Amino acid sequence: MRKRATMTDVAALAGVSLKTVSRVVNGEPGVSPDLVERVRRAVEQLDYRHNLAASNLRRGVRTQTIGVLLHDLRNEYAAELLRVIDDHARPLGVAVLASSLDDHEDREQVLVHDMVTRRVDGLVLMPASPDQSYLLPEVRAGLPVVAVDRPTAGLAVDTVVVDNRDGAHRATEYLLGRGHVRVACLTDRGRLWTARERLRGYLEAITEAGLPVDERIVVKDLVTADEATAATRALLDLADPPTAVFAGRNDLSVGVVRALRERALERRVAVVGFDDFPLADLMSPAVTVVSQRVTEIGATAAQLLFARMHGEAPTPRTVVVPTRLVERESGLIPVPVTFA
Amino acid sequence: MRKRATMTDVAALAGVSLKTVSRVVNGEPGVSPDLVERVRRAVEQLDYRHNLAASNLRRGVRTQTIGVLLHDLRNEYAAELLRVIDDHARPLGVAVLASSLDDHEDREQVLVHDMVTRRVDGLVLMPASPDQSYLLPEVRAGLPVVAVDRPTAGLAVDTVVVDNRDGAHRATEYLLGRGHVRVACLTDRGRLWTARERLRGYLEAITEAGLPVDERIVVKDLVTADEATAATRALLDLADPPTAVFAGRNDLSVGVVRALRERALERRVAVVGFDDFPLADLMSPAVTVVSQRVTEIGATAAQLLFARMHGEAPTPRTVVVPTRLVERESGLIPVPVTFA
DNA sequence: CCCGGACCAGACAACGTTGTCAGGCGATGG
DNA sequence: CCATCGCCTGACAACGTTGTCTGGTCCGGG
Repeated sequence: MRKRATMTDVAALAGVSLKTVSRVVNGEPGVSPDLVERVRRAVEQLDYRHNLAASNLRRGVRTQTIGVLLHDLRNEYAAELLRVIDDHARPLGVAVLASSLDDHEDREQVLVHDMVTRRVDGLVLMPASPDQSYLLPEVRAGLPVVAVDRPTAGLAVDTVVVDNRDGAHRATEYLLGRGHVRVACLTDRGRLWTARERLRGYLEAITEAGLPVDERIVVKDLVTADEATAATRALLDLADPPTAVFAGRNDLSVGVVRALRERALERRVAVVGFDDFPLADLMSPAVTVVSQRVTEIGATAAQLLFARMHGEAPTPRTVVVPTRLVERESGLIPVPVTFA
Repeated sequence: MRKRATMTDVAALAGVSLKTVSRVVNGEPGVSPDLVERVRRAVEQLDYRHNLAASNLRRGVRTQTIGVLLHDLRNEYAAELLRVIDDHARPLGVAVLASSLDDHEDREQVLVHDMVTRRVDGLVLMPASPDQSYLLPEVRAGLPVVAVDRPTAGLAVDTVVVDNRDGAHRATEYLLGRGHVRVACLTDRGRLWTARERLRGYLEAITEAGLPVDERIVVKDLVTADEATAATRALLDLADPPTAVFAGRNDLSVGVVRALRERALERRVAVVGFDDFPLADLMSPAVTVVSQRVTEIGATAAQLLFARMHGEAPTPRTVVVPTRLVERESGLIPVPVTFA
């Protein structure tokens, strides 16, 4: 396990100066063919590999690296975002440092700090904490930042989100339009912007329909699919259970379906979920969802980021990517006729 | 967009020497309290951030970064691996550079080269090309490499795989044991080791059962779920269609189920898939699979890698993580009685 | 009063690379 | 035959940091 050869080693072996090696390695013109050849051979012989860090340091150039900090890389939504961003970065010679925040406030600050320490050229962040003003010095120092999925607070940066309120509104309206009057709502932690917006969309739709809001069928702060399953069981145990459920996140939808299955009610209670998920169309009944165009979100985030990294510095922009209501079977389940 | 402050700037503002700033920043002892305070204030005022690259360069220490190159980060299996590896790396102060190879041979070499250029301290690789001997110089130069999912060829490194042959053998045997005599097999590209091994397991089981191998129901080189769907349609169109299917990868299983659904045969044809997938248990019928313990694979890979990064240099080890046959409904579907 | 030691601060070189500039050499033209 | 030019090549400094080593100050003890 020897140390890696440096340009100095190559120069010594080739019998040329350090600088000549540098020129050959960087493909600069003005080196005579036989010297090029000698250097090439020495490089080969020593297995010399260019050191990007040292090169970037001297050049005063950026690191050709961006950071991508998302909620959970194992989650389908985050994984897709990462993949798309990487696909945009690679052709530009930019590598991606990725990590998961688990919506943990401290982790956000720690990891962002680590990224800054590594002098990433840009950052894609799914904000986990309620305040990003700690980023102000970095942004002022020229760090391009793009927020995805949720906006930042306390600091304006480029942002790519969907209209969560509108999507939830439409989902709820869809169920109400099919005759349901008892529509339950399950959402994520209230400190998350997306959860709050989706809840708002639901409440607006209910209110606009002239229906009362029944707090017993509005369940908040659900983190895992299992919690959604448990919550659904409780809903079904009510004296007047809901006839339809709006699930505010893809794994919550899964949790709901699981609970309905347990009681063989999956064709008796209507479900519309927020976020599509793989195989939603293959379940029986297939699950109706409000779908986010994840690929488009990722591509947009990448474009905004690279534009800024390439020197464009407009005032922060917010892009709202439209959602689509994907009609499948679970949303079509009617209100049971066996009713008082 | 000013340039970031350096230690020199901080030193100037604090009225101390560069080295004193270095000491304070690194928490070294032996600086008088009031100087520490002055430096702290200057750091604050200038938003100074430590430059890890420069620090590492000088220290001759590694970059505190590892590379993770997998097939496709959006794939559930790869995403989970990445997540687990990151969870192991973070507490050690190590960041993860991740990218997708798409099983593209050139991309493997290009991306590995890029990682070397960035002087990663270690590499987790899902080999995409048939020969990794190009890695020899890097390994000799002390780069720890761990192969996951598939072994390397032309170069021995630490490896974490499952017994694909055995898993496929058991899956096939399971179907044969339930009376099926026409069991189809769908597999990935033959140049992939996993695909070859799984095919081998299938063929062995068929042969051991004294059955003939019918090439018409052994379909190879399937890359996408759609291709599996098309292949399944063709199988069903045969004069003597299979009564059971062994699908050699998780999205191929999905493709098979989709085709069966189209013809309302999902409860008439048995299915066992290789690799579990989310919601496999929620489909109807729930899909029986050979499951890999992905978390364990990732954790093992991380452990092997970090052991080597910390100086252990035993001869390359191969860890075979066991698979489990997860019995669900689709594997229990019996041979139709309406039979000649 | 002076010496020794403890303690603290800074000068300098070096990590591996590249930009700048000066110099050597052969060829060309007057 | 010499001045000039162009083409190569290399010496040197610098990127931002840290290890080493030197030197200064202050204190207590002899």
